[in-house]
Amino acid sequence: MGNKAMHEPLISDKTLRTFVGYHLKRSFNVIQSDLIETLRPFDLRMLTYTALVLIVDNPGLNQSRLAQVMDIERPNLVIVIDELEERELITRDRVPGDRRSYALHPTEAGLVLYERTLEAVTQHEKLLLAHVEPEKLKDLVNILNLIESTT
Amino acid sequence: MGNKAMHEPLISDKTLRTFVGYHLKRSFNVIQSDLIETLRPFDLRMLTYTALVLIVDNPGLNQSRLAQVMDIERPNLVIVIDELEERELITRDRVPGDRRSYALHPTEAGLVLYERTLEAVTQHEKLLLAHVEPEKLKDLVNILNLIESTT
DNA sequence: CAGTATTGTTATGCTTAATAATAGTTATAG
DNA sequence: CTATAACTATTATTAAGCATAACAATACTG
Repeated sequence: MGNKAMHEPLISDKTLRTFVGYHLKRSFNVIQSDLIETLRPFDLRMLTYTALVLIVDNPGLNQSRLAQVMDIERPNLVIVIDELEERELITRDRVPGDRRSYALHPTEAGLVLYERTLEAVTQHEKLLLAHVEPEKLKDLVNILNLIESTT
Repeated sequence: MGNKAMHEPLISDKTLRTFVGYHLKRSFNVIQSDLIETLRPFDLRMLTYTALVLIVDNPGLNQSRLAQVMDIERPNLVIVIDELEERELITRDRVPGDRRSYALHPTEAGLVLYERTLEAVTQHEKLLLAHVEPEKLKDLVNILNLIESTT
């Protein structure tokens, strides 16, 4: 950013500040930027990371269910799963009961990467939010859950 | 073949739930979906709406400053401004002092649309968050401001 | 069995957002 | 004053994220 100590007129976003959504977006951007940087060394994007975590936590789930939880459309998940499979972090296993779907499982490498990234992401978020009291973060999450439960 | 359509296994996102950013994203998605629907009748996208509001609130500002406040790159703002100008909601006025930049001003139509959308967006968000106590929303905004001020 | 639903996939388009390169203009150093 | 740097807006290009339509293979239902 250009730190020009000139006398440029201040831009007011007071109207937008009346919207909760605006505040949500701006603070999410802060966390998202940090997360992207945190994941970069592992060559993971937010989507691929999210998918990996969910597959490790729920081994054997199929793509439809995963897309549902990730709140994205099935077609968009395909390339994410393609990437994880190509990197041999997960496997697409045919399930005997239903030859349409694949059961997704993490590989050993996938589990290792999961552990490493979990550590890194946890640490980075903790550091990023170190100046906010833990009690407030708990309140924050509770209120966000209220909002999320709107749907 | 009897009991295949019982209850599908629940997918757990407990690991992701340990991240504040995950909660932020999910609740923002709820509000964003509502906002997109709210803006649709006015034929405005989030970006064009944001730009319109900022131009009305800060008449005469130029594109560089606007891009800065909107946290996007100048080139990406160009098409947004193009669209607003084509729809005659704003004008690009040459400024005598500096022939490089444009001063952005809302037109009468722009002001009218601003008022109408502001009303609609405000009402929709109020309705969407009606089940959350106003006191909690105030707390929420305060905590979000803390997080945003991280940068 | 016929018809329908589901799973994964391909193709396609839209929105958001970043970078590189460029023309015109202004500011500054020598 | 002139050469150089910096700034403003723009064009072109690229990529991520997300949506819909259409399809083949498979499973389910009446």
